[in-house]
Amino acid sequence: MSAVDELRSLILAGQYAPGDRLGEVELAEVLGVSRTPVREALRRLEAEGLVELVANKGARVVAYPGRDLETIFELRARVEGLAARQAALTASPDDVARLHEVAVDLRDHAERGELDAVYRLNSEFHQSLVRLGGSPLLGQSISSLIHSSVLLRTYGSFDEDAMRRSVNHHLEIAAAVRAGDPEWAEAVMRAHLFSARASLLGPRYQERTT
Amino acid sequence: MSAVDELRSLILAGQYAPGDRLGEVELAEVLGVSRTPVREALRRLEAEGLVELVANKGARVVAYPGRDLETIFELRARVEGLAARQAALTASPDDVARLHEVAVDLRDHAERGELDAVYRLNSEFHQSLVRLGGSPLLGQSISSLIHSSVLLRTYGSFDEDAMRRSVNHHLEIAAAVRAGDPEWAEAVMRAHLFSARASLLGPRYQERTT
DNA sequence: GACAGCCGACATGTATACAACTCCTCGGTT
DNA sequence: AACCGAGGAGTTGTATACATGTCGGCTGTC
Repeated sequence: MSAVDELRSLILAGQYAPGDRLGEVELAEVLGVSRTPVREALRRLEAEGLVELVANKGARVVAYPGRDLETIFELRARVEGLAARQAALTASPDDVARLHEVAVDLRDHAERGELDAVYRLNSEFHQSLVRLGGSPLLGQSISSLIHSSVLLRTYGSFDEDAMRRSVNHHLEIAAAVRAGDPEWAEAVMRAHLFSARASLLGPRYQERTT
Repeated sequence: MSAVDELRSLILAGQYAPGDRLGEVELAEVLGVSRTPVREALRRLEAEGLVELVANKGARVVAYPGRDLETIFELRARVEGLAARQAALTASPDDVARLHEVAVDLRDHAERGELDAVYRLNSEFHQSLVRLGGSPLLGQSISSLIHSSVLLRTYGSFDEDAMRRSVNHHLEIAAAVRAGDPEWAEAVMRAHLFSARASLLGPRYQERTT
């Protein structure tokens, strides 16, 4: 596993909290390599939006202000909405089957409360869908957004209802893609992301209609 | 000027054509620095979507297939549409004045046929607008898209009508932002980008089968 | 006692040397 | 003649050493 992937995993796993300082020598020891690959990793992760670099002062894990949270999900809704649309238009039967499988897996693990697996499968689902969109550029634009969202998981958490909604959204997106219906796929994706945003923002935004 | 900025300028200026190989030692000589900063620059430009890196094989300027051109502008319409919307909601009178000034400058240079200045002011306009959106994340997502579009300028060119349309779009966007009307701002921005796409696809697109 | 300026420790920025890998070439074999 | 493999040139990947800049503490003066 390359240094950049390893460091990204550490950050996304919460090993380093937002705002934490990332010293080059310290990381070099942790990762078991010299400073050179560490520097490369930091530059790339900065471009991905995971860390913040200041000249001659070093790197920190980004700490997005809460205000940006709404923008991030608004962006994801627009960009991943396009990805879902494209996927519905171009996905092969094999792709569809795989997507559905991930969604089912995600449901099963969610029912058993295995949150680690849920996080992993959720990421896999979204990334797969983007890949199906066909454009490598699209995927590049999105991955940083997804990563940012992951960093924000500390802001709030999914309750049982929100989790069930999320699971159903994934299944429905897979269904829409299988049906080859771009409008449906995009609409569900947008609903999925706005629902997630509402949950992360906290109870004051949630409807109490249930 | 740092190595990464300098290299980016060279690529965007067309000094290196899409598909060109970017040797580290060669760039080190051109930029007058050692290989270390060159490597950093390449890693960062890869994340920005300007160059393509293959392990142990080096870097090349990206060469997007023509098929991706439509996706790029569809993405820009969605993402920059959001930026325009946000800008309309939050821009200060000073910001608005500056934006309008850039649009006017752009018009004047366009009338005199000074294409270099037009390119520069066009970039400045779009980047300023994104900054007004307020979210640094938004700007980050967009810049790579804009760069990609610039790389594609070889695919076609603006005729006189398209240029006039583009100029008017910029002025209208500034007006919409000044009016604080998010719907208007986003709508014009979308029109602006789809218009640009149509011009770039142009009649010559059919010859360019990829 | 407080503040300005200096000094030193430590971090990042850069350069250079070496290791590992890829691809092309050349020679031999089938 | 075509193909396979070994060798070498050239590239990227990594490590280490040095240069430069920043921040904190200390000392001297007012």
